[in-house]
Amino acid sequence: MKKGKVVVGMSGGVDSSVAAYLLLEAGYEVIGVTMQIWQKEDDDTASENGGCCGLSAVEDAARVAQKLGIPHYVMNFRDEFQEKVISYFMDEYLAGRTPNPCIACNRYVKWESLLQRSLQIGADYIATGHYARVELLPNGRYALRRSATDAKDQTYALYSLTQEQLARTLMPVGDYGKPQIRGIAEKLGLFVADKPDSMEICFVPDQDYAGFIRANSGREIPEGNFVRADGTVIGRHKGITHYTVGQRKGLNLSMGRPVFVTEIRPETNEVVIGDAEDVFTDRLRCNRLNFMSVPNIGGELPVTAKIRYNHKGASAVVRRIGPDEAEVIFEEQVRAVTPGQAVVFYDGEYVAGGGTIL
RNA sequence: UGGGCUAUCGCCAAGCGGUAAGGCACAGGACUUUGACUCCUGCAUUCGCCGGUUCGAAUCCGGCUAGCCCAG
Repeated sequence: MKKGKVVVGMSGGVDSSVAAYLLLEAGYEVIGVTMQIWQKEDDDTASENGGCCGLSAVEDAARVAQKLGIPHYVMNFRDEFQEKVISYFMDEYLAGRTPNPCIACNRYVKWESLLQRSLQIGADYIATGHYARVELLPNGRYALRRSATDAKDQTYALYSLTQEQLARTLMPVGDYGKPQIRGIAEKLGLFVADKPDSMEICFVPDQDYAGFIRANSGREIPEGNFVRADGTVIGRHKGITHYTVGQRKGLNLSMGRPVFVTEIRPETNEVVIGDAEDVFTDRLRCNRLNFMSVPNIGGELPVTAKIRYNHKGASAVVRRIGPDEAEVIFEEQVRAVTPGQAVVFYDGEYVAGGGTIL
C-alpha cells in the first residue's frame, strides 16, 4: 500500500540520500533523480567541494539509490540552469546587486522544471533534502515551517515557492537535526555519511565570482572610484562585480580604521565607502513578493525578518507600498541591507512570505 | 643657497640608552547550501645610509642622502 509516488532530487549528499530513505520508510514509492545542471570541466574540484549540485553527484547518488533499492535517473536541466541561475547571477552583479543563486535555482530549476518533469513521469510529489518542513495550515494555505533544529534551517532559501509547488513538496529531513541525519546515514552504511556540507556556489568552485563573470558574460568590467558618501574619491576599485554592501575585505583601503562598502552605484561605476556604523539601516523596500502562511499583507504585518541566509532575524513590520512592492521597517537597525538579496518574513516558525531587496 | 624640521613593516604610528607597541591593509584558518559580517592565527633579527661613543643605540655624536617648512 503506497502513499504515492515521489521523485527525490538526489545530489549525492547525505541529506538527500537520507531523505530518500525516510520516504521509503514512510511508505512512498521513491524514485531518485539527479539533476544535471552545469558543465563541469574539472571533476575532482567539484567532488572535493561536495557541492549541492556538483556532478560527482550523479555517481554518488546512483550508488546510494542502488543501496536503497530504488530506481535512479539523471535529468538534464542545463538550459534552465544557464538561463534562470547563471545568467541571472551575472546580470545581477553587473547591475550592482548581489544575487542569491541558490534561491533562483530552487524556485525555477528544482521547483519548476524538476517538478514539472516529475509530474510528467507520473509522480505525485517531489522531495529534497532541505532542512525545512512543509505544512498545510488551518487557513488552507501551505507554508514552510522552520526545521526542527535552529542549528540548521534552510527555509530562507525556499521562501519563493508557490502554493502549487508546496502542495507537491515533501521535505522529510526537516524533522531532524544534521547530526541525526548523519547518524541515520551511518546506520544504513551509506558511504556519503560523512561527506562535508556543501558551501559556496556550485558553479563557481574556485570562489572567484568576478573572474567567473568576466569569463562568462563577455562583458568588460571597468575599474572605477571608491568614494565617500559626499563624493570624495578615496581610491580605485577593481570593478563593481568584486563588491557587495557591508564588505570589508579586499578593498585594499588603509584608512586607519576598518571601512566598509555602503553602496554600489552602477550608473557612475562608483563604490561608496563608509564607517562601520554607516552600514546600518532601519528599513528597506522589496519587490517580487511571495506569500505562504498568509495570502497577503493585510494592513501592517508584524514579522521577524531575515535579511540574509545567516541572519538571526529581526522584528519588523511589513507594509505594502505598491502592486508588487513592500516596505519593511525594523524595530532596531539591521546591518548591511543588500539589494538583490532576499528578505524573508517569519510568523513564528512559519514563513509568511518574502521578497527581493531593492 | 642659508636656517629649521622629519626620516621606524604596503599606509598611519608608539618608542626618548637596555635589546622594535598598536591600528589599517594583507595572508592563512574557523564559521557558512549565496555575497558578506565575525572570530582565530600570522605579518620589521630590524629602525634612510655610513661611521663614532657605549657592556649595550631605533634611541647620543658626526657626515651623507631624501622630503617638508621658512628665508630668498
